[in-house]
Amino acid sequence: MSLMRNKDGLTEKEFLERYDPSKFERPSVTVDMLIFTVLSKDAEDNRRLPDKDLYVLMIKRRDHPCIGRWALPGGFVNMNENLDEAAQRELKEETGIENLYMEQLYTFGDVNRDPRTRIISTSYMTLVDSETLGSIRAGDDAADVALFRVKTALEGEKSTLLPDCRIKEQVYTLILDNKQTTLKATLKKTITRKGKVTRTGWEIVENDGIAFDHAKIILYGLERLRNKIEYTDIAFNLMPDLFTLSELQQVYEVILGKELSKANFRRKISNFVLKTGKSTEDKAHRPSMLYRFNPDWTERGF
Amino acid sequence: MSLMRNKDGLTEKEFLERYDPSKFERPSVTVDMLIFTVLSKDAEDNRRLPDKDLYVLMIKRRDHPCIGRWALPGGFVNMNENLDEAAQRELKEETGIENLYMEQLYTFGDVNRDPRTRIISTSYMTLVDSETLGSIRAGDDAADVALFRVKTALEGEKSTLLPDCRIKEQVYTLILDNKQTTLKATLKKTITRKGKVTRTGWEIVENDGIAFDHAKIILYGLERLRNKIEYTDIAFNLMPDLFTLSELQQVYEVILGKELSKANFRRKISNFVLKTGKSTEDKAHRPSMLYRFNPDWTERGF
DNA sequence: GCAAAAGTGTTAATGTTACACCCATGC
DNA sequence: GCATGGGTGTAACATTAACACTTTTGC
Repeated sequence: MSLMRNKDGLTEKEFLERYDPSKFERPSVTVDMLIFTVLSKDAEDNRRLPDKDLYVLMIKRRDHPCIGRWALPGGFVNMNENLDEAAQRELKEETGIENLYMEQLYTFGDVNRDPRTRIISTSYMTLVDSETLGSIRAGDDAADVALFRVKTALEGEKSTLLPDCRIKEQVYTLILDNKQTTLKATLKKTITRKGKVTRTGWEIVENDGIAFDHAKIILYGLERLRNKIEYTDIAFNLMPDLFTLSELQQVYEVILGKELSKANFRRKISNFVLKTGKSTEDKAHRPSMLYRFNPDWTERGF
Repeated sequence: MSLMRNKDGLTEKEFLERYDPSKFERPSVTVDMLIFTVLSKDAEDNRRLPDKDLYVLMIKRRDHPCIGRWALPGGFVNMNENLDEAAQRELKEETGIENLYMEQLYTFGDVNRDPRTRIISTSYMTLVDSETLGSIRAGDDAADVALFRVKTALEGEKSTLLPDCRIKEQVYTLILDNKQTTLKATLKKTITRKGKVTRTGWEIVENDGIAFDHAKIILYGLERLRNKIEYTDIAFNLMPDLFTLSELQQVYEVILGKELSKANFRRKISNFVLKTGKSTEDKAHRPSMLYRFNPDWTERGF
């Protein structure tokens, strides 16, 4: 601790004794968790491979503000825990799961995000395989916690070319649904390039049932997920311990929103997986080999 | 505003009237700015191309805590401004510059980052060309604001293989220096892979003269810069309006810390630049064409 | 045999790397 | 003419994309 005296003649000890944080009116901080998983449609036709969809976990708010709307799980950061710990704690409190892939996404700090007071939210993204999540869902109060299927679409695009400035506006719809409920939002992404400087901003245009600015957080997380799946191994956090390469390909396709060619896909991910001796059985087609994640994959080849 | 009543029988209006944020003891939020630029050594030998180095802007603290040490510019977020605005305001207040490339980096939230109170800091990265920055530096109180040359080195690496867990530890040194001062820090990066889950953490091992955990922020920003320069156009924010391809290559080399082959580099960045009619003069070698950034570059080709 | 999916091989196009070469200037 | 950097072409290699083909199962 410094013994130097500042402009008021105080040492660091004296300075800290007089420091009163409650004198200042300052924003509060929350963490919000984006929990993604992939589920199969259980349409059990033994001939066809069931389709998969991406889901996000949400919680129905029982108190103001945004009472009755669906929000991402999250909560205030305590004084004695760091951000990652707060995220882990909230995740455990709300879903019971631990030791997951968890990544800090972005910190949202707009002024009117919450009517209570000024709230700054650091968002985290988590990917869970449906087996792990499935066992947890049952234990929770199902009325308030639900998985929603995630669908996004680019509705329209507009480019404006000014003499010194290029503007591209994209309108996206986000649809979250399950058997009971459908939530919907429309968002506008604006990319502005002025000289060398490019800026990107998101704005919620329409919102039906999603609390706060959480539609923005979901779209932001999806974008990150789509980027990272191309050059990292994060997709495996959505897989069970044993999986077939077709199931893995389905997960990639559902996230990227496009079909991939089988042979090329297998070459691309070959370094990420290890063959186990096992195969699937009882399907009305050739059995497929079961693979597992290769924790020793090397950078190259992807 | 919702007219639904919550568990206490309150409407949203009633709820908000009774909500008192000062009842809660909560972390405060600051923004910290990482301002990078590239400067040429002014060793004026008309035959040789001057070397370039990467610099970061820092401020000498005049008050507790960390009095006398060098810190990144930054400050508390006000209630009536969002995070990006706070970053822009701080940048303008401390250096006078506006409308720059600015990107949110990461939010640092460890418990003991600041002895005053619990402080969570959202860091922003900014890239400035030396012409723009140069004209500003002169206007400021030079005793307290300075650019430091940035050098990093990987000192050592250790891999541990446990039955269920792989740990890789890397020790980096960070040296910040200019004609007056040298600052130094040693940091350890720990990458842990347990099953499918990979975690990365930074820890400051030694620190000589850098305030708070700012050494960590600088290394984090550098890593991001090195990644993004490979697949985006951010490097051009470090360039003046007109530049030669060799100067551009020097900037890439200084950031990536390795030499690049001239012919291949030029092919790689060809979509990012436009030829102007102009060339350099008075050099003791063939004149070189001056280029400018191409704001209409298309994704492909990089 | 047929439908469905598993699994593999080949070729062309494309991108990357390494290297060699010539050009223009000041001194 | 020489040192220095500017500027370009090419061949070898690696990666990616498109497509065709064979195999194995349940019914």
